[in-house]
Amino acid sequence: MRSSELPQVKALGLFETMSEQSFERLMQAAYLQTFPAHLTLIHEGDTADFLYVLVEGAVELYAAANGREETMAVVRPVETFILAAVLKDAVYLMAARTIARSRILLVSAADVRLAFEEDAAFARAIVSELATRYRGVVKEHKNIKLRSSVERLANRLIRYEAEQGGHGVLELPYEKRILASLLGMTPENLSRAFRTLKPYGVSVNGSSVVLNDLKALAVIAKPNLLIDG
Amino acid sequence: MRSSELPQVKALGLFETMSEQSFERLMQAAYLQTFPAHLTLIHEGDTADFLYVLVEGAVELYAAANGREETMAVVRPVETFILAAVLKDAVYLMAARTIARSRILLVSAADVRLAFEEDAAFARAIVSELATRYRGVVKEHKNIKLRSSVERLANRLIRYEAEQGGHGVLELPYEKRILASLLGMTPENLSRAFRTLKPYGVSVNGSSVVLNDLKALAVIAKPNLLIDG
DNA sequence: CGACTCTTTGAACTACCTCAAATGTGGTGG
DNA sequence: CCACCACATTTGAGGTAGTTCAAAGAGTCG
Repeated sequence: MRSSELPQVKALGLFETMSEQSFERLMQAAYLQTFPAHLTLIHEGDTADFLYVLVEGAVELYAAANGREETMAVVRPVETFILAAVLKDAVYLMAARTIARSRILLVSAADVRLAFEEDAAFARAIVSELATRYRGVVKEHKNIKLRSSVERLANRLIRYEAEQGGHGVLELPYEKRILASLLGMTPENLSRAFRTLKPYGVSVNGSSVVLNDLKALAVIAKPNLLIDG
Repeated sequence: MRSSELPQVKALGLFETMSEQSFERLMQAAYLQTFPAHLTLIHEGDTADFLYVLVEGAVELYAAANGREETMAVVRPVETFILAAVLKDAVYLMAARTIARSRILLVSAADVRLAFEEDAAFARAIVSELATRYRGVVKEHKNIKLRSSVERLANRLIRYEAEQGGHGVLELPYEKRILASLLGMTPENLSRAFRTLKPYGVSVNGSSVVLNDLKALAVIAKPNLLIDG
C-alpha cells in the first residue's frame, strides 16, 4: 500500500496506541484501494474477511429484509466499519456501499484478531472503539423509539450545524433520499418534515440548510445528551 | 458475598476464561444482593459505578425522553448488563429496573477496568461479549426499521417457542405491556396483533401461547437469521 | 441537449396511536 | 380464604403520523 496515508491511519483512535511493530505487521497485508461511487463493498451475510477503514469518501451501511431496504448508518472518514463481525469472525449483519468515490483500507480480519492477542494496547483500543460503537447504536435505537420523524430531523440538523462550525448554516452531507432512510422515513415524508420545520427558522435550498432560529428549533427538537451527545 | 453462587457466575462467558486469581479479586469487592420486583436499579445519566450481573430474576432496560418511555431490552439470567458504560467509564444510556424479584451481583466498575488491564483472557472475553451485544442491538435496530409490528410479534413468538423447547407452546416471559413496548408498540396494538395472528394458528390464553401452525406463522413472520439468529 | 435520478407536491390510504370504557387478574390485608 | 383494590388487558371508536402511488419540477452528468 502507498505509505503516504499510513500516518493518517495510525492516528486513528483504534491504531494510535498500538506498537509500531504490530501496526506495521497489520499494514503489510493491507490494501488501500480507491472505489468509485455506488459500488457495493460487502453484502449482508458475507463472512467478515476484512476490517474496513474509510480514509476518504463516504460509505452507507444498509440492511434489507421483506423487500424493504433501509440505511442503518453512514460512515465518514476516518473511521472503521464492521469491527464487531471481524472480532467475532462472524457474518456481516449490514451491507456496505460507497456513496461517493472512496479510499478504503482493507485489513485482514485474521490479522486484526492476531494483533488483538499480541498487543495489549490494541486490545484496549478495540474495546474502547467497540464500546463507543455500541453506545452509538443504542442512541440511534432510542432516537427511533422515542421520537417522531420531525423531531429526529430537527435534532439531526442541530447536530450537523454544530459539527460544521456552528454558524447557523449547514450542508447535508449526502442525498436526502439516504438521509430520509437513515432517519427512518420516506423521501416524501422528509420533504414534508422540512416544510414542517420552516416556521422554526429552517430554510432549505438543495443541500444547503440555514437555521435562522436555533432556539425555536431546539424547542421542537428537545435535544438530549443521552441520544444526541 | 455468599459463595454458593460463585461457580454460577464464574461459568458466565465473561468470567469463564479469566484466571482464578483475577476472578477472586474481582469478587472480593462485589455484592450479591436480592432486590424486590419493580425496583429501579439505575437511572439514565448516572455514572457507571458497577457492572451488574443478573443471577436470578428479570430486569428491564428502558429509556425515557419527550415524556415517552420505552423498553429497550429485557435481561434474563445469567447475563451482565451495561457493560459498555462501565468500560468507557461513562454514564448509563439506559435505566434499569427489576421486573421480578432478582438476585444481582454488583461488581465494582473500576475493578472491572483494572482486571481488563491485567488479565488478557478477561480482555478477550470482554471483547467477545461486547461484540455480541453490539450485534444484538444492530439486529434489534433492523427488526424495528424493516418489519411491521405484526411481523415483529410473529418472529418473537417463534423465538420464544424455540427457546422453550420447540413443542409448539410457549409462556410469555413477562407482562404484555412490557412485551409491547419492547416490540415498539402500544399494549392495545399488541392485543390486536395477537388477534391478527389467530388465523395463523396462534392462540393466546393469558401468558400461555400455543402455535398450532408454525409453517403458516413463518410465512407471515418471514424469519431472518441476520435479525433473529 | 437529453436522459437519468432525485426531490417535491398532491391525493388517497393504512398502520398505528389515543382516549374511553369494559373486563380480567394478581396481590394484599382483614 | 375471601373480598377488595389496583393495575393489566381487551375492545371499540376515532384520530394522526407516516406511507404509497402518481406525476410534475429540478439537478446532474454524459
